[in-house]
Amino acid sequence: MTLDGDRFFARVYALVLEIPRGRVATYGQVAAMLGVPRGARAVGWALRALPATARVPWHRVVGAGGRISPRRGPGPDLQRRRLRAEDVGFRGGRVDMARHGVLAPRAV
DNA sequence: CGGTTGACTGTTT
DNA sequence: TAAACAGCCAACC
Repeated sequence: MTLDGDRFFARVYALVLEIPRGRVATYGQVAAMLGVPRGARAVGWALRALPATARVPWHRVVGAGGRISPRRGPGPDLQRRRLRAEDVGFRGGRVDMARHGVLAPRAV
């Protein structure tokens, strides 16, 4: 990936890098914060293009309602593992957004 | 330039 | 409750 900070992908990575440990954001939230309210899908595309070597906490980005987006490979499983390692709670197979969402109050 | 693609999402069956 | 549909977006080819 280029280091061109103006590109959408780069902006996605920069923003994801700012998600605090133990918290998660949805694709839609990331897109909205970048000024593209309906660019959730594009965010997913950006994370997909992310090199395995990149130091971007992509696991902190989940689908609406705290769902782990299904895709081929160990991705989903790895994501759950990493989140779990950050004490992120799950409810009904989904991340407890009420407690770990980026916009959630620090209720813990 | 134009059709395709996919780690999305809300609505409708 | 689960599956299908239909818009949306940026990058790809």
